Amino acid sequence: MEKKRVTIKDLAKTLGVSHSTVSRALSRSKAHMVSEETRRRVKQVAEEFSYRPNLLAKGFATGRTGTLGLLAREGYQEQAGAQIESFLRAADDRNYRLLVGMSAEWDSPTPEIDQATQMEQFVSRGIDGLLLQTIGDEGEPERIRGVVDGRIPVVTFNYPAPGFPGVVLDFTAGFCRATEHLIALGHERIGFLGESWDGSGQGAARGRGYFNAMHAHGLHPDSLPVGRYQTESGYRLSREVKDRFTALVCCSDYTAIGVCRGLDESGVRVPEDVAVVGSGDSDVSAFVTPSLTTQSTPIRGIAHAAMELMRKVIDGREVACQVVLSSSLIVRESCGSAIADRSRIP
Amino acid sequence: MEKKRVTIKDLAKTLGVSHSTVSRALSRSKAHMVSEETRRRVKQVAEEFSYRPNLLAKGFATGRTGTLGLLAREGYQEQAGAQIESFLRAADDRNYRLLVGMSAEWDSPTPEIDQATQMEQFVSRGIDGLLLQTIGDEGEPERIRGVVDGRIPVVTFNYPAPGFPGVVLDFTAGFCRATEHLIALGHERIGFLGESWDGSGQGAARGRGYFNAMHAHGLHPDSLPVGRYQTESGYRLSREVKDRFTALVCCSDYTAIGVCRGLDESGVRVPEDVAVVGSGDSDVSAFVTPSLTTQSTPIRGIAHAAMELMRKVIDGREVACQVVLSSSLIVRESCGSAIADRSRIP
DNA sequence: TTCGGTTTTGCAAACGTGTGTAATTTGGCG
DNA sequence: CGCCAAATTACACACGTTTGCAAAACCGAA
Repeated sequence: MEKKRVTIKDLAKTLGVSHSTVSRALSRSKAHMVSEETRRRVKQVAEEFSYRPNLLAKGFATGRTGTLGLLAREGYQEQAGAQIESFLRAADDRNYRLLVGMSAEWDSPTPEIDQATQMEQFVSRGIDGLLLQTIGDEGEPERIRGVVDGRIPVVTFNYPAPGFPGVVLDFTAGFCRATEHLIALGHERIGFLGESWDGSGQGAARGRGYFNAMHAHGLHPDSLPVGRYQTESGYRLSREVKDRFTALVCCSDYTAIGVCRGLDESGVRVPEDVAVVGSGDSDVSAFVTPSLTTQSTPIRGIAHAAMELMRKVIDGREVACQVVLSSSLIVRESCGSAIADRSRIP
Repeated sequence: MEKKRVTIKDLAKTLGVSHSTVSRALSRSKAHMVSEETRRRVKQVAEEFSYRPNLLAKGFATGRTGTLGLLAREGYQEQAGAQIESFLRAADDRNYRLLVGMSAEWDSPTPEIDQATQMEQFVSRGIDGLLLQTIGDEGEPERIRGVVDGRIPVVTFNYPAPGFPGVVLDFTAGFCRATEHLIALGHERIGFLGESWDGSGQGAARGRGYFNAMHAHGLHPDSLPVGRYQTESGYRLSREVKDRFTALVCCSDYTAIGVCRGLDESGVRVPEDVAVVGSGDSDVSAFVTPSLTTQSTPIRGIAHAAMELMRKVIDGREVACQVVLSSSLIVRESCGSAIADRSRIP
């Protein structure tokens, strides 16, 4: 049953030429030309036999596979899926295939080990480059170096990894701006729903933005810890908000939506009693009631920039630079600002 | 710079044995044993040199790569990302890596061609099996057969493809139940927001469920066409709903959320003036106001079932069966039922 | 015709691993 | 010690493609 696939040798046999000629005819190699005449014949027969090259063998022979590895982290943002989607499109534009993996985070006590394992898998499978959503821990750069060892280009995103080119979103600035927006509206008891800002390493960039803004205005920072960035966690935390805060900065839109719902059920009005800002500019954020003030996180922009970087690195035109993307604040109803933008995203 | 990776030949040389012995020592092949003693020595040296097998070469030699192809469709449901995520986890559990592709839909006039191209890419790259989100058009089974040609196992999901094992969600039954729920509540002018139900082939299964229910109760079916299943499309359509319907069946939660928002802005109350049901049980559906009556679509269940099927097919224990998963109706506030469930998903 | 140069083609090795077959070692027993 | 079977190992080829090098074919000019 298992019919064998057609190989260049099969073509060569029916054409009465050597398989290397066929190979050269199909891949326009500069070094040794092939006459236009034979190229035509080869192509015709290849078409006839509906020949498909064995890319596995090709990759094995040349050392390049046309495949990139994308190693994303799970559960960090609920948009993990959307992010993968963006990368798929960006890679496809450059005619790359994507080998995708997700390193477990929340159900693994040791995300670093998981990350290292997956990276080795990828490298063994012969990827041409690695798109890595970084964890941001202390030993990460060294860990990457250990696995990759300068053999394949790496482009990071999420957190910068010193020594590697990467794309980062300036969450600190974004959350600082969001917090200052609330301060400008007269709020003083502003709470943060997210990771603690005093985490070691690069973690908790969001929190630091909040903290910096509060600190700069002489206000007391206070936070409630969120687990996964999901709707339910925000809902659960809403009962602790009531008399403690007049405004909330949430680590994600979904957390914000959960909080709003919880507050609504407790008879607390948003934005009249408590103002809320989210983050992520998710698809629904403009359409919930109240519509969410939020920061745009240009997921597609990240993917695009990362692929652009990858291309440069592969071409050897770049070594280790950080592309910093910034988010913009989208003011809607949930923070009660007079300048709320009621227009929809096109 | 480009240091060469350690190969079994390197190990063989330092051990003073042949590379085939090393190969057998590392992969416990049944046929020719290797003495416990040498196996120990080989493993130790391999560890010392931190040897990593070249999986590309391995796959090339054995014909099996430990990689599955996942070909998803873009934009069909906004949950495409979440679906990919589910498949990644399911595959990881079975120790498979995933080569992921997305066949363009909404910006390509010919999704079939795109699908075929991507499938060929995957097959050429030596995947062990293909997880295919089907389009559901007439020629699809033949097209799949043409590319795959019985060489690798295929498991479909989304729409059944005759001749191939697959997982389908019984949307027709689900939407029928949802519609009947509204009918039971006394509604008669019930509209459908989604694809037309009289599409050829397997398309528009959702619509057919709606249509069947209406038809069975002697009511007149009427629909508004939705493009991508996104929030904005629902919002846009809301202005056409006002005096036309007292209840709406929406093809997705996001469409429903958009509609609700649009109606709210027009002063139409949900559920008092218009009842709305969504589909998908998305993360936010329980937390928007009003919370959405919706149908669960077990994305993780689909991924799990598909991987389970794939395993069976690879083992040769299954040929062409359809696993039908059904959705359940989750009644919340947006349809105004008395039995609305206000409890949250754990 | 012969020569030199250019274009085109064939040969063979290489990539890293698996595996069938033959060769070697081992071990037990007469 | 010698012999046979079993256990272990080595040799060599296969997988499909690319690619350096050498051989062949071609072409124009002397």
